[in-house]
Amino acid sequence: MSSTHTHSKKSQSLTKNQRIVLDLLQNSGEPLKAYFILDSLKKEGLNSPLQVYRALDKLVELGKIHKIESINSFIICNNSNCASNTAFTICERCGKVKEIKNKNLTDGVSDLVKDNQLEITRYNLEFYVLCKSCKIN
Amino acid sequence: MSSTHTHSKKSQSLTKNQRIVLDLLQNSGEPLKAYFILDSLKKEGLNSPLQVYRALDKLVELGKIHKIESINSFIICNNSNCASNTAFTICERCGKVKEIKNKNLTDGVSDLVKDNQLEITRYNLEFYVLCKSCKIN
DNA sequence: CTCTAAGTGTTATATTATTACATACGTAAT
DNA sequence: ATTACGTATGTAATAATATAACACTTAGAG
Repeated sequence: MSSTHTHSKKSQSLTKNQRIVLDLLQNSGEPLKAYFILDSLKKEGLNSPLQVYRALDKLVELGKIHKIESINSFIICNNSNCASNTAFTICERCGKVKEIKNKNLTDGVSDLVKDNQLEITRYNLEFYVLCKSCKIN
Repeated sequence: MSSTHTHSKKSQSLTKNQRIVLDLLQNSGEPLKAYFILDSLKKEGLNSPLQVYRALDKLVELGKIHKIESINSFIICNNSNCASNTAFTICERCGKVKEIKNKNLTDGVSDLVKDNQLEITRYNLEFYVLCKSCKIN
């Protein structure tokens, strides 16, 4: 590798707190709450809510995770770092959350936004559903 | 007025607490926070958070108001009681919130939902924007 | 090396929301 | 009219979520 480019190294490397919070969310795959994260990472050295919230804020800013507002929870981004726009389904019965990757839907929303001349900087879409397993039972 | 129909009277009349909370939101037009509502209605006899939250819950259920999840606030519905589906713009700079009444947009979302076979019971769409006055300044 | 922006650790506190329990009210059936 | 039942009320306590303030440290650019 060339060593001539020194820029943007920082943007690639997370700090320790950011790393362990991200790893936890990655391994979980589910939405987690801040205080659950805190409890889970006590053994890794996290002691205060603020440490968690600071890491979460940064990760949201980087687009590596999303906040699901209606349940005060955070989930790993499975769309390769989409910082600005998010869309989820949330099961009304079991609470299970999925990030919507359906390109038709997100493209469609983008089109609608354009057509209606809404000057959107970002959006958060929360669709409440009855998930497959809950529908059966 | 005829007195022959006794049904569904209850569904039309709100209780006192529900009434005063709804009136406040109606007169304000802006999103208000639960504890602000509590403070504002102390003189009307509201003493505890629970009284406010119970009224708010009921009004949301009736579709008379909406909760804007990302700012923990409640706003009067200006779409004639749409209990299930909501769409807002939120200014990232000044925080101003508007309920989107644009029929094209909401119809479009409905179509997208159908096209993608998402079984949605309701949805909440929060679009972050830079509002006109903030864009100028 | 030094400066600076960003991150850390910690304590305290603010904000948002719910649990639990006893009481009252409204309406429909007896 | 009385009972029964679902809904609402009032109140105190507490849980859950999030931020402020401050002193200190670290990493990277110049």
